[in-house]
Amino acid sequence: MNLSPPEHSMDGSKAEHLLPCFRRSAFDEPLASYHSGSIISHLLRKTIHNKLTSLDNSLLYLPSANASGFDPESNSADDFAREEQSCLSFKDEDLSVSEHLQAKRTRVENIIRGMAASPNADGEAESECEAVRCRRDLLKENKRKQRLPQHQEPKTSKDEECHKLKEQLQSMQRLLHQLQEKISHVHDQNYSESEEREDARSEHSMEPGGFGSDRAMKNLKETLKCELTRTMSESIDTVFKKLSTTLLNQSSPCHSPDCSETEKRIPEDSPSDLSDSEENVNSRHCFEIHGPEHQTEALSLVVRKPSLSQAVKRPFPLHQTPFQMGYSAPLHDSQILEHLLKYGPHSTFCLERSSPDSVERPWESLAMRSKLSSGHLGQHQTGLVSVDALCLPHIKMECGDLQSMAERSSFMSLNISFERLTPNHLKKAKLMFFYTRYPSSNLLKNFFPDVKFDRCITSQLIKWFSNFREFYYIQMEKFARQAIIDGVNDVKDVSVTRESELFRALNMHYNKANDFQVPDRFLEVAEVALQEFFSAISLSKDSDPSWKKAIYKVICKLDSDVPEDFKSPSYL
DNA sequence: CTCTTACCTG
DNA sequence: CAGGTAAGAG
Repeated sequence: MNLSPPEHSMDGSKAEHLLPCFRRSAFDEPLASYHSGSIISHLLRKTIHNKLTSLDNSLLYLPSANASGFDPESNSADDFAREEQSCLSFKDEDLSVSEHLQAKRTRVENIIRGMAASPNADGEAESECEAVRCRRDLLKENKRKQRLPQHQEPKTSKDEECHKLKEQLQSMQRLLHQLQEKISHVHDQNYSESEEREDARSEHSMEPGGFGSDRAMKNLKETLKCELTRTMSESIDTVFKKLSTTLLNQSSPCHSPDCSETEKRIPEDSPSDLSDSEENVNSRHCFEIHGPEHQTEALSLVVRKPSLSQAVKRPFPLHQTPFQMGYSAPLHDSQILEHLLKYGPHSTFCLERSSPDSVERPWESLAMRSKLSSGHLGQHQTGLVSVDALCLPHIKMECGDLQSMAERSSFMSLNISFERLTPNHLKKAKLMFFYTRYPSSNLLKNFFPDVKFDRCITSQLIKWFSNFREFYYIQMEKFARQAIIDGVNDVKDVSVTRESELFRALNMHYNKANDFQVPDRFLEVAEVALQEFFSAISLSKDSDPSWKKAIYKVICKLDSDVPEDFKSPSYL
């Protein structure tokens, strides 16, 4: 591919020539009116807060692998972290129980102090946050201006803007580092705390009053909750601000012949100079575009459902501007988010990191990508990760951080699921099928309280059950015919037990892990269904094209209530 | 006419 | 399992 080597400097003039066609039409309009990620961060804020609140006791679970994945060396001098570390680094082995407790209490108090007085010690969390807020206001102001004749915006202002945004992001990253440090420590606290309680229990001597450390712990948790929530949402806000600013700053037309071949990259940051810091150079690999198709698919992000397949099947020539076809009306945040959630993080023109250079990437120290994204997270599908689905190359780096945040959120059992249906939902639906073959949409709503039901989600769920039934009846017919072939004459000889092959087939389909005790009722209904098929086929009713409908009518009356347990969002 | 659903396909 | 389609209900 014709990718510019990452070494190229990203000075302003150059940046302006990068991928003009991409820059234009694709995102300008929709994102110009996009409110800086407000919806995502809002949702996040809400969701995270809820989750945190409901997970009071397990919130701070953070396996030590996580903590060890954090490399303070790779980060620019994080005094706070170091200070904390030195303060907390002594080992417990030699301490007697009471010494141990005392020491721990001290540590907890230390942390609380550190957080309350916040970062004057280390530097700047507080003032940074203030700065972020200021920036936010300033940005709003600038965005208003830029929405008008954009090209008239003085370049220096843009540069400054970008530079400051850059700084903000770095600040947020530092904050996250710090936060993570704190959480890691708290986890250690909790961990040894529980160990200790185990010991204490065996010795039949719970610590009286606990030195008020329980209270301290609680306070700490609260503080951490707030901090985490705030930090994450601020980071996200920042990223989105940056995104929209960047897009606004890029307004050159798409008709340049350049866009077809040579320069298929877009500037990582806004088109301005951000000084050739190492980070700038290193992060460039994130912004490669592989071809026109990607852009076409990008459309799917913001145009409603039908456009996805359309766009994929009928890529537009680059010099045309297909992207605008859906933009007659301003898009709502919710539409975009909905699309993200629906099609998931990798549904669009996501660019793979194809960096050949093995230069370290500072922002990844936070992400702890290798550990988190491979092992522990596995199948986790957090809606938050869908931020990645934006797949706007120039925010890829930030996406990495967002993603890592999301990952760690799942890691911490926050399990942010947003509104889309996850594999767990599917699994749950399958188990529910053992009770109900024809669930009403109301029933579904009741039993999937963690799902935000809109038309798409509802029909998807209904579609699932429709598919379940399809498989179910296919099996019924198959085994009924088999019984007839096997010479069974009487309907009464047709039965379904847990040993039946029919049951095994069904169980394999709906309960693959076989970790669910299928209710007897399901067997009874299955038997009725099988007998219905048997009779109908025996009587040659199957010559009627709609012969199955009578059977469906019988079966749909045999639904039973789904146990209340299924209503729990965390079922499974 | 819109919305739902059964059926078919990949 | 999801997408597409066509028939049917309201």
